[in-house]
Amino acid sequence: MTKIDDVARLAGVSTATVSRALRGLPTVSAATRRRVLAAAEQLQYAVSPSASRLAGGRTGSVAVVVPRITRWFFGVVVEAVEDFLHEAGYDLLLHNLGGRERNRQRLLRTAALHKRVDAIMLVATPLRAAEMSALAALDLPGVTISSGTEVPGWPCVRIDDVAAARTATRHLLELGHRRIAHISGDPDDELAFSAHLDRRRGYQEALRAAGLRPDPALDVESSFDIDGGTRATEELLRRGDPPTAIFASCDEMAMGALTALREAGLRVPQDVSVIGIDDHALSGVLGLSTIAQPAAEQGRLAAKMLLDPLAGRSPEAGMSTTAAPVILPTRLVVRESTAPARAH
Amino acid sequence: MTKIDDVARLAGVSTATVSRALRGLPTVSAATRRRVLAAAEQLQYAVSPSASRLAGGRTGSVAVVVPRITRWFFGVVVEAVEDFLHEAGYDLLLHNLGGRERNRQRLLRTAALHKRVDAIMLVATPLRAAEMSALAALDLPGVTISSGTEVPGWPCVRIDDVAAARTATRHLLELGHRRIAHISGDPDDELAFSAHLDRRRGYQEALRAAGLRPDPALDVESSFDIDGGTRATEELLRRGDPPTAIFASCDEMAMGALTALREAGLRVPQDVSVIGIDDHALSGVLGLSTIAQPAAEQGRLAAKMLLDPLAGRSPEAGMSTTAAPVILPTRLVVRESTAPARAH
DNA sequence: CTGAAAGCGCTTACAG
DNA sequence: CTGAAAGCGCTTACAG
Repeated sequence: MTKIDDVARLAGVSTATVSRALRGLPTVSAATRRRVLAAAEQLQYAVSPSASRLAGGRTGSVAVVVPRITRWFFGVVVEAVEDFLHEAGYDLLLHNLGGRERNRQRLLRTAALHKRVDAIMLVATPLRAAEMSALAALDLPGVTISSGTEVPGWPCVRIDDVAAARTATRHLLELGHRRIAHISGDPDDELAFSAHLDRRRGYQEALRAAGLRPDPALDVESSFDIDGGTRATEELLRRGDPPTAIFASCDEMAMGALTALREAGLRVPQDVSVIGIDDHALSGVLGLSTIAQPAAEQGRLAAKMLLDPLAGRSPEAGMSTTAAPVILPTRLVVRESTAPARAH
Repeated sequence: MTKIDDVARLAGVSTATVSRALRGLPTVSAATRRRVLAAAEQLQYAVSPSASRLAGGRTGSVAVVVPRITRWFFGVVVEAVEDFLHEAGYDLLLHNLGGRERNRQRLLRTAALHKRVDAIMLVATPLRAAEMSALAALDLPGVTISSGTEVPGWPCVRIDDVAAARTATRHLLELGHRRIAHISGDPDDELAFSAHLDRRRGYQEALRAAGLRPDPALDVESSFDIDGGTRATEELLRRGDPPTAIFASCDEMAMGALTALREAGLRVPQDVSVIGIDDHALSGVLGLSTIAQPAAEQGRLAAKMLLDPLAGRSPEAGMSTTAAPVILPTRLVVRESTAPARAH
């Protein structure tokens, strides 16, 4: 392996100068820089990351923590973040909690992050007090995506979950529905993030605004995925007097609902309307009405907000670290799964 | 930050002994080890990865390269691999090619992997000659998942794509179908992996075994995703005299086919049967018949085959590096998207 | 089983 | 704009 001394010798300069030239520092004359680059090129030199990290203190890596990479939102976010990070020359260390408590513990109670990364991105990962202080002890910059997962001093990118849920529910109300159920993820779940709670709030607000009283019998919690949607809907149907519409906290739950309704012999949307939140890649295929949220854009923006300060760039106006969360817009997408309520 | 000298001083031993004790090397007396661990615990000591890497030469990291983390198969594989790697104390550097040529180049033509990882996992990423030699120059152990992406000297985990396609096609034949179309990914696509070709071969073999001649008009290529399935099916329908059944190279393409058929006013399975390969998480929701492949198991097994040698463990019997690929089983899952062909 | 010392390959003040 | 030297915090022969 060729190292920096080899390049220095060939270029006829010191290793300090090689280091500076290769990193593009301004304190190197054009001629010297040219010679160094030529020598490095000729020797196929590549800096040793370990040595550079030890000496320089920067790792050039970012940890990205997601609950489940297999779920639509997290996959899309990670894809956007990965692209942005690599474009900027950073490595991405992936941490997928996978719904396992031990994974959370491993992440924050062991040295999984200690001196391994320059910054942390937490996606929909709410922290307990002990975890929060472990994180604070790391003393790293970071950013969060999704509501209810804020970390003091870190910027946050998200949508307005309350508004999204309100819009979804209002869509059903405008179609004439009155018995509107809500299915969502279990807040006791280790992976719970309070987007659930916000979405429930939006649902209830919309009902009240229409003069309806939220009915606990029409509000079922399960896991925040396809199976959870199926189970929640089955439970809903077991309770008798089924709703004429279901607002699911996310598209994956809505998809589970579609399955359960079909199994129960109920037609969508003739018997029951269904709407979710996300605009999952398969929502179009399923004809699922939904509230679209910009997943890739949230990832890209969060990555930018994370790296700009590291690069010495000051955050853009409106993106200040201490400011309120950056809220990205959502929009109603009406497909075939929602239709007017039938007259009684 | 507390460092190894602090621990050494507190424990009353040399830094060499601290290093040995903390890494669990056998050449440390029980009593000494106990004292060192207690000191480390008391000081909240965590080793500096950069220093350890520079001095020891091991990075404790593995690069995992996938075409698109947002596609079902790759998400599931990465989840399984991530779990295995972290369990074993390794970090996972994610590289998502995202269908971009520049990302491929960045990965292998720059020093993106140079001295950053101890091993590489390539998932469905076929290499060009230049890329292959860049990879060889890295001189790292590795493993591949999926056929057609073999790297000399690296073990490979995959399914038998030819057999899977044969089973899918035979299922349609047994239902009485004769005009069976095939839709698949474009092999000129930068992300192409020859699983496509194997699957086409299995399709053609099954047709021939049934006395049928593969009809080029019934074989359409597009991109290996939902949209590609839609476009390929639209093209199929434009060609007139539509097939009575479609075998899609993967479930995501099959889902695209479902969309295109619905738009065209064709019912599934009454007018057209559809089958894919994967058993995607949403195939059940869509009632899609498919050939299930064990994605998580392929990831887990490949990770194990990668790490066992690094840990000094000899690969298990039948998992030798130079041996033939490890082939995992697939199985036919019949749902509602396939039905007997109607009599003419 | 343990320690003193060299060395891993860079970057960073400091001095000029 | 450039260089000599120290130092980043470990691990690894080597010797005992």
